[in-house]
Amino acid sequence: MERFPARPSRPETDAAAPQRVLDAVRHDIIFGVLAPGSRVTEAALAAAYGVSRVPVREALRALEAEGFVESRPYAGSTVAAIPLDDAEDLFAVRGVIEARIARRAARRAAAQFGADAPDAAWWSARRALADILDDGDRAVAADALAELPELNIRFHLGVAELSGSASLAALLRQISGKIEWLYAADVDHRGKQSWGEHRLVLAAIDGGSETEAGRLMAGHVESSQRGYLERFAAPGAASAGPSQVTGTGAGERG
Amino acid sequence: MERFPARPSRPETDAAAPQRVLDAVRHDIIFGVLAPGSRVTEAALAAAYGVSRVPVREALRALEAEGFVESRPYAGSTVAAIPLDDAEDLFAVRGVIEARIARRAARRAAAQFGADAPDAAWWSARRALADILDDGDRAVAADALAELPELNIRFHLGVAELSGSASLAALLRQISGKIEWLYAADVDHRGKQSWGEHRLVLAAIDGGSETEAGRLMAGHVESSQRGYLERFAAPGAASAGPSQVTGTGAGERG
DNA sequence: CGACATCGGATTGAATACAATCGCCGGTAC
DNA sequence: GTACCGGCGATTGTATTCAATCCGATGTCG
Repeated sequence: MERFPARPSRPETDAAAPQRVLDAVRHDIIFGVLAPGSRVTEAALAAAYGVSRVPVREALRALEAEGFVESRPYAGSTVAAIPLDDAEDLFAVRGVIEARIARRAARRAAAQFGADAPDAAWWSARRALADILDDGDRAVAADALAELPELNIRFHLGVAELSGSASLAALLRQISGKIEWLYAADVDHRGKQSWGEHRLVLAAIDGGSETEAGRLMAGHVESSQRGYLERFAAPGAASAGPSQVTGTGAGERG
Repeated sequence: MERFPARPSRPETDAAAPQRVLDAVRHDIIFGVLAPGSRVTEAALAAAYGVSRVPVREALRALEAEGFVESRPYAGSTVAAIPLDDAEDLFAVRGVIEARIARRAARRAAAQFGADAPDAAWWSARRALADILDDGDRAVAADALAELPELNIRFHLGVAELSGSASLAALLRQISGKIEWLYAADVDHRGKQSWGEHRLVLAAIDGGSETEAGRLMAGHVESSQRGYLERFAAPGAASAGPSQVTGTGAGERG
């Protein structure tokens, strides 16, 4: 029966190999399995994941673009330092991105609930968010806080998908890794409270109120930032006021 | 004299080949040599730049991460569409990044001018900025506006270097390509006026005033955005007020 | 005449092989 | 004892080769 050419759903040449290596190595960096400063050799990764050096190279290059490793020609790659000094900047930029995402998501939600023909992709993303919230609640109840960083990122990226803005989603994805890095370092301190705020944000989005969704999301990011700075006592910066997220409003000196 | 093994200053294995291909292809996309929707094959690029497909692959993957091409497994890469619909989001995020960069640059400038031991790297970057400004003025005087997009990006990345924040510089670099894409589409409309604002921003940075530098830079980005929206009549969004850059402040409805 | 299954060229993805470079260790001269 | 220099192992960077997949042309059947 050559009519059905036995197309295997899992091809032998795994086109997703670079992505798998990328995710795995990034995970190991975020959770401290690979300490900052560690040397990361292509051959070791290739052996560890059962692939050739070619996909490993692509993954390392992507990690370099994301700021997780630093590479020099012929000198190899090393794990970068945790961006503690840049935490304030990262939170500020993230605040703007996420607030805009929340506003757009609320707008699209209002359109969805009012429309006759439902958007299948939208509803799928919305349902995934509900599952993520439930998983996170279970993890909080079971004190399995180690699961929260990944769920946190998945929640925020899920909202970005809901917003329908590819550019905002891409921007968030580009800094989400570092956010997760910081989040993992603070999860035992503020993880539970922070997770509880997610449900409020999603409710506002479902309610279709752009302003409310944007404000709640901005507040969520701000409280994360505040808790983080409390914890790690950021050196240079004065304490950030409520509007400091923008970086343009409040002045420190003339 | 085998003591000196005839080390050629230009090694045969060019470690910078991927970067060169990346820059060249990105340039061609930004300036319309490669139209959106065009197919980009690895073999063609490899032949055009005299390298193998391996560095071309890495460059294409980087371009995909930057949002200039879209790739699907075994289906190749095509030039992405100009992100017109996302221009407002890009400008908003850029505004926050650049304002923070300007504030940090001003702080560091004040420290530099007051310090005894000058930082060679800082002064090198500062001198490069002066040259960029002069080149841009010459281009404006000669009506060679086609040179402005690249000079514009180099100016803003130069300020980022001056700021000393690697994270902010990386974030700006990640969206600078799309900014340049939009800039190139608008350069004949606002290029001259926009360029003139750069000198004011740099003067404020040299003056060491964080607030002033941040405000001027934010205004510079906002006027770019406003001019751009005037030109292309962005469809969905209401006109952005002065503080709309943040995305959190002004509300559209309750 | 139109629609569909099938086949072939073209292109991508990964593995392997080879050349070039860097860091380190030992030797040597001072 | 110390500083410098030459060689060697380890690692990166690229080219080449082969397998897997997708898109368009072609033939055939209804």
